[in-house]
Amino acid sequence: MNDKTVKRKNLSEEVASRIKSYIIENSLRMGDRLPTEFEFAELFGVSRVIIREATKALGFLGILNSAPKRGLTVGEVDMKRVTQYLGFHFALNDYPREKLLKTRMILEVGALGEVIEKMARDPEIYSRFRGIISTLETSRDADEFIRHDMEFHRALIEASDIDPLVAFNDLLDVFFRRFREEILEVQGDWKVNVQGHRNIIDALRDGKLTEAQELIRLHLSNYKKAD
Amino acid sequence: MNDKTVKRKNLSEEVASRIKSYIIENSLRMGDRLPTEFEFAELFGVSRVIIREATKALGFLGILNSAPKRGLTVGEVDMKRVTQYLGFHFALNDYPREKLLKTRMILEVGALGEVIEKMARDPEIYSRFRGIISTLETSRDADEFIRHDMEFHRALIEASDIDPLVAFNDLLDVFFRRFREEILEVQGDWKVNVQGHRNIIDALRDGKLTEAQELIRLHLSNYKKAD
DNA sequence: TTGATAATATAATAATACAATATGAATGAT
DNA sequence: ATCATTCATATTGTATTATTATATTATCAA
Repeated sequence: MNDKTVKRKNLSEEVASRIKSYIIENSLRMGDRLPTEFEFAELFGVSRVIIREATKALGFLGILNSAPKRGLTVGEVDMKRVTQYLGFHFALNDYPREKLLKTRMILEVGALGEVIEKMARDPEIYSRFRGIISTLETSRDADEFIRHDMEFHRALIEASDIDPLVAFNDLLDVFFRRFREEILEVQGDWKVNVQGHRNIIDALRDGKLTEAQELIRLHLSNYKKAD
Repeated sequence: MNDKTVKRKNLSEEVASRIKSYIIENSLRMGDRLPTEFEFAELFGVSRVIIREATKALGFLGILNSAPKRGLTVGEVDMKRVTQYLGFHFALNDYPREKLLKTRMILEVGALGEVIEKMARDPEIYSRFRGIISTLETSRDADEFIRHDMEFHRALIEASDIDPLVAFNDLLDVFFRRFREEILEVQGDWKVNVQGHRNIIDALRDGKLTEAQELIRLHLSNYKKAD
């Protein structure tokens, strides 16, 4: 983390950074104990209030937990926490959807190259996709359909086995949930796109990379409509 | 945000929730002013410390900003925040270099499609790249070379004008700096690759997308060696 | 008008005190 | 000896108060 060089406004952010560094440098894992608030205060030479502000902020992100007597412990870093907040964020400001869409296309199109290899070696992957698609078909309402659609796209990235991509994709999904909802409001008939999903994975199964990539592009460009 | 029903451990989380609600209910937009810390303290009937912990945490997430005299204001979406968090995530779970490399390839290869369009419309971009490459050539030592190499790759992504990609790329750069240093230790002659850069941007200028993509793949796969 | 300067509002930090609570040890009952 | 209970203690949680830093606004002089 090259956070040190960057200008930092206030102490608590600085401290939060240092606490993160502390975790990394001591290679603490989830559940491990950190120094107490008081010890941190002494270690960094700041008041306990500042330590609290920092730990609170980190706590919000799930980076650490705190409890009386137990003290501070390293939390589980998961995307859900952050996406929850981002979701709020994005409710306030609308980020240019076109850029998000392009980002997503790049990720998915890029992932396909890996997915196609993995699928060739492991037929199980194909049937997993079939499973998800069948849940798409049997969805009772739009909300359920959206959930399964998101699941499908996540599975696609996951199948590439490149976890940084998965993490990034999870973040983007926050935006896309909104898009999906908007789209469905407009186009009413939400089941229309099931075949599109099937075409993609069939192309992958048959080793037709460029075709699959083209299909994904087409599929994703549906989100463009609601302008 | 249906946060109200959920069990909440401590006051500051509760307060943070209420502040979020406040923003929504008054439909505040980015840059709008919130009550002062003191007013919030009175409004919610808690101490100012609690308000601070909450606002700090929200500030940390970019949901609001604070400055003396100006007070609290609603923040704007900042991809940097997101990636900062992701960066921590990556640091904790040390992803194998191979996956990071693949991620990077996907980003850059994907970005090229946009870059090529932008370049066709704006010749200035090409000469900017030429400038960076010439600094590569005149680098005096390995460290300087690395800096300019990173600059080149960043400029490549930046030229796509897709900021989420840029943010994500910056994040990966932390790791790649390490890679680069390792590589250079091994291969000694660090100026060897300048022509590779030139080929890439020339291909882009000539509108040869697939060729440029192939060149990038080749270029990046240099990092694979130091296994 | 312009530029500097002072006043003021507000966040930033600190010190301190006490309350609440989970943990683990000590105690006691069976 | 084993299990449950109690209790002391460490640590976070909350509150109060004071001081400092800083950005905005108002004032005044050139």
